[in-house]
Amino acid sequence: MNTLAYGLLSLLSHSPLSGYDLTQRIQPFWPAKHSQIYPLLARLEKYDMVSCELIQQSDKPDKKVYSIQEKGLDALRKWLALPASDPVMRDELMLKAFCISQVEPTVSRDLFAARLEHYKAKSQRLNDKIQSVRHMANAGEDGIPPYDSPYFGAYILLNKGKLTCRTNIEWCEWVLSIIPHGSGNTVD
Amino acid sequence: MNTLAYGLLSLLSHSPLSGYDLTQRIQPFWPAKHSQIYPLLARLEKYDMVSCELIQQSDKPDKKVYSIQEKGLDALRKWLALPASDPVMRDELMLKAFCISQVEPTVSRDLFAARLEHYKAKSQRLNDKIQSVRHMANAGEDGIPPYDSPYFGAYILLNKGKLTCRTNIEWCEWVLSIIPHGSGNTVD
DNA sequence: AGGACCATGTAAAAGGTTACATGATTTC
DNA sequence: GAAATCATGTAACCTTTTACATGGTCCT
Repeated sequence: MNTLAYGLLSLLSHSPLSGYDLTQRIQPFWPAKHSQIYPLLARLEKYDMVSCELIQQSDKPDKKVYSIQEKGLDALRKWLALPASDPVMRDELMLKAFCISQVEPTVSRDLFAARLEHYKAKSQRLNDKIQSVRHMANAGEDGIPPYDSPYFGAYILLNKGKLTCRTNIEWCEWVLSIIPHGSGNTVD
Repeated sequence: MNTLAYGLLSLLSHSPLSGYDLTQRIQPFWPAKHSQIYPLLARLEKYDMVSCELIQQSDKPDKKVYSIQEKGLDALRKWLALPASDPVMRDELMLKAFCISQVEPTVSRDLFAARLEHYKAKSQRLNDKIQSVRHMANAGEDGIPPYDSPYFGAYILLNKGKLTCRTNIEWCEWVLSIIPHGSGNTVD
């Protein structure tokens, strides 16, 4: 049982999902390809953590829908009580930023401009998602869903996403503002 | 040449370092163990990206100090001009947050309290580092080192760290403030 | 005496990505 | 007719972690 396995159980604790759906939905939290998900689901089924039902579809290909079982929920709750290991972030731009003085300002501007666009697009997608969650969750006046509703988790995660995006946008804009303009022949 | 290799070249573009030092310093940007670094350095040397000098020490074990070579600098500059791939973040707490309603508020409070402490400690370490960089860099009145100084990169990265820490601290405190208090028997 | 830090390496196992494989339906 | 989406799976490869291996110095 690795972290990805618990990640799948986490998603399945809200509702049954197919391997295809799980692959899409786990991306924001724990990126993984379908080639990793499908075999893992088979293993989770073997250990009775999840059950599997074949759903026949006429318009789309048939699919296997997985549901979490008692054993899976027990494992999930035990894992939840354990301290979360430190987050791991791997970002090429951090490495490039470190030796930014090796290249002309034009080159580094492109790097940060691209990243700024990346976060702006992400921010837009997040706002859309926040709107749709507000619809579904029976949130109070403060907009906060009750703790024991499955939307509480989604709500705090969406907020984290928003804060993180905003911080990164601010940082990129600040960096762009202090990179010197002009022809900028720093090398040679 | 993978990203870790370029990461090592990035660090070596500032100053020559031993494998041991490189292992320590790359952690904030691209976590890697020494078992990955040492063989990579040997490979970089084989391809003339870096050169290696054995430094004998009396108080401490002897060490190998690596310096970047022309070929390494060329490779580094070519890589810098390429767009940076998207950052990858893997955080167990995000997965746990998703199914937070599965456990009592006491359990989830511990999770977020621990993460809050993690970021507070990180914030403290960052402040110390920022102080020491300010000393070394011949920064202007605004505190910003010149673009072509090697401290420019360190400066913007330290600032990113500070912003990220602050955002995460705020988020953890906010989550703790909306997790209900009391005995909290949400699950029977 | 025990633990932390310095210092370098290899081997095995686990985790993750890319490529191979197939095939239907829908949208432009 | 081409591309995107839905849907599942395996194989090969690369990356990362954990464990094995060694040994000196410094501090308590």
